[in-house]
Amino acid sequence: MQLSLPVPELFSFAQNLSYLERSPLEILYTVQNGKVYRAIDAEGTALVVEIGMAADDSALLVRFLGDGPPPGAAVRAAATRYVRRWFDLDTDLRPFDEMAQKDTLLQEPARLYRGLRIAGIPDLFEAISWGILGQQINLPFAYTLKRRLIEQYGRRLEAGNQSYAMFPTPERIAGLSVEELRPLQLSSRKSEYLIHVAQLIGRGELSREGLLAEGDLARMEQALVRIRGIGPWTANYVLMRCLQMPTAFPIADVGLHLALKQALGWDRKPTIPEIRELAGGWSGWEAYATFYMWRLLY
DNA sequence: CTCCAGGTTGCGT
DNA sequence: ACGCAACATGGA
Repeated sequence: MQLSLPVPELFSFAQNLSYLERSPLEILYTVQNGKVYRAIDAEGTALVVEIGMAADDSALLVRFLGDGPPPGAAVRAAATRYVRRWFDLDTDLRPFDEMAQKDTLLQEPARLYRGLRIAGIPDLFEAISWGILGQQINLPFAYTLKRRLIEQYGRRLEAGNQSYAMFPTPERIAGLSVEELRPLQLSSRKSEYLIHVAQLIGRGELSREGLLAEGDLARMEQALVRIRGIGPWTANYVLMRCLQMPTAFPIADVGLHLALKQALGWDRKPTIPEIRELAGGWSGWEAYATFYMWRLLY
């Protein structure tokens, strides 16, 4: 069973693979021989997908691994949606490319990473959790926390002699107490945040669809920021990585500040007002601009 | 030892 | 509205 998903212009599978391979600490997917593997949840069915590139570079080829029966139409459709969001296949990047070539800060990364897509985190709970875990600590430690959370509370899926990790479901985390998460070395606060978000999602009070129904970015951000543990940074991070909002802009992000400092050759990080000024031309593409700037560092 | 990491909260002016 | 300590841990 193999699906073929045609890719848009300005899509580079090599660039996306290179991004996915950048951290050896990541355990939710693996890259081998030019293909990506991960377990996903498709309409309640867990399955492992293998994603590669067609020989003529025209389409992503998605295969379902495992010993079970071939997935039905609904599951295939859900898996397709997942892959489309993961690789952001539905964005026309040409306007960004045009803008970036004329932008002092972006022209270098736009050339280096041409065809790179914002790596989506299609699952809302995973996206918010990753945002919360990453708050205020260095990235390697954030990965350590994520790994512990996954090993302790996520399920594993076997396929083709391999074992694939899955991020814990909100239902699993919703029933935990702070005392159970603390030993993973999460702060009490972060433990509370995760459990609360898990409960909201588990009860259906928070969902990707519900957020999208808010209409515009400002309202989606408001809805997210009302949740304890989600501030402007996390809200915009989630809007960018999970909801594919091109104008999401985590402007207070330290990584962005460091990337700008480096690109500008300054001996200090730019201030927020300075960043607003520098990002004046990014209008409509703040998320992609941020992602490309990050790529300079990570 | 101090400062900073993909921040946010809650309390104090 | 704005400032600031606290939060947990690791690395420079």
